[in-house]
Amino acid sequence: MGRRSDHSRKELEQMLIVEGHKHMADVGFSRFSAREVAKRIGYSIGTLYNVMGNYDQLIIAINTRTFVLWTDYMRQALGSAGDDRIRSLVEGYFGFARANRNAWMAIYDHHLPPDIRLPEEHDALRGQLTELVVEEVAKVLPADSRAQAPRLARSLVATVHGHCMFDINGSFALMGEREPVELALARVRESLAAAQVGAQAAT
Amino acid sequence: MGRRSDHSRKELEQMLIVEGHKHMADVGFSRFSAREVAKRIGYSIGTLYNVMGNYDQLIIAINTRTFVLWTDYMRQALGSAGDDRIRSLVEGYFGFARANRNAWMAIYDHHLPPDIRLPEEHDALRGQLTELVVEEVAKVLPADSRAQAPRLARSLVATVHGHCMFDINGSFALMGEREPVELALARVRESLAAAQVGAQAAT
DNA sequence: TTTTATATTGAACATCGATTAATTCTGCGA
DNA sequence: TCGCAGAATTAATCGATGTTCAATATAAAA
Repeated sequence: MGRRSDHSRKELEQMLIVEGHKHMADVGFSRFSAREVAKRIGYSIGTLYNVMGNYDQLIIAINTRTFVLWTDYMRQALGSAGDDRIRSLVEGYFGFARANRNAWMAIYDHHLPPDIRLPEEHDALRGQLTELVVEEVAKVLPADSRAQAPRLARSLVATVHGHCMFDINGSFALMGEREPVELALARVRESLAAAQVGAQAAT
Repeated sequence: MGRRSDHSRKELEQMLIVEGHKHMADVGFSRFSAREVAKRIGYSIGTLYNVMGNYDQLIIAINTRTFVLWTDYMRQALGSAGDDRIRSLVEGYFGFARANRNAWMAIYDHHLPPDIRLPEEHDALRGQLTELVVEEVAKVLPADSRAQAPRLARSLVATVHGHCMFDINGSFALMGEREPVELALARVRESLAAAQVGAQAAT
């Protein structure tokens, strides 16, 4: 077979994704270039398209990698956490986004055509972040209302996400808000407290 | 002076913004084209650049228009609201985003270079949406804690925004969440309730 | 060695944002 | 009425994008 270097197809794909992720972190979604990614690993643009299929699939793979790194980051934050695991989750969410602005924003900058869905494998990998939150929310809820954990957890992720978004895109800074993390954490605490007394009252 | 049609500079700018907004609503941020906007009003691309300056300023103007339409939409929702004005706000937020997906998303898809700020005029126009929420939040808070209204309102906007974002980009649908509006409203209610009893307790 | 299969290339294409020289038009003063 | 300064507009140009695909190069099989 006509390979010039000794990389298997899978290895080549990994190199493209890893280097593509770095390129995304460097220049951001709007200045991202598939040509540049190919150049960075010493291959031509044609090879990139043969391996990745098209632009969307390259971006999807890069963004899924961001999710994986993000999930690892949050797990580590939980691992070295004290009692206040909820705070660790919120700080982990913000911490990763702030430390990886371009890559993090690319997740939400990229929209695939409405008729195309995420490959299931990517869904599963990305979903682990939410699953992690569901687990922690379940721990905090009274035993008899743990069934609500998934729905509440998704809602709290959305809450934190909104705050994180406004932090990253400068909206909060513009409005003079200087502690977005504490703000988000306050909202999360209120909702968790409500879920706790709500369950108590229903007993 | 050498104008071929009878539109003043200001009129031309308005035409570009209005038609640009329609084009954005039609094709979305990623497929948006300044050339196409110029073509749609029967002018050349050069004229567009002479009037608007550059691409970013065109997008900024279009997005500010989206904010203005959004604010009007919310005011109308409040105008025809019953007692539950908080619900009207949340439903208005989602309602506009859902009815104007492309234009709404373009607001958050567009990032201007970090060294360039939004012109003050645009800041003011866009800020009215938040001001509207601040007013309503203040109404619901006890008199002695109204000073916290701006900060709490911004936080609640972020909360709703996160839910709306997950609704629009399909995350909620993917996770099986079918009533994002109710979910967001529940979070807002909990935080408002907490602020109310919090003030009561401090009395 | 010859054949075959496949990995890889990079020029070609249409389109994009951005710039600018050249052209066209218009209102005003002489 | 005429001429012209200057504003308005265009068309051509540039470098770059995603994408395609015939041509090429290479390693394994025959």
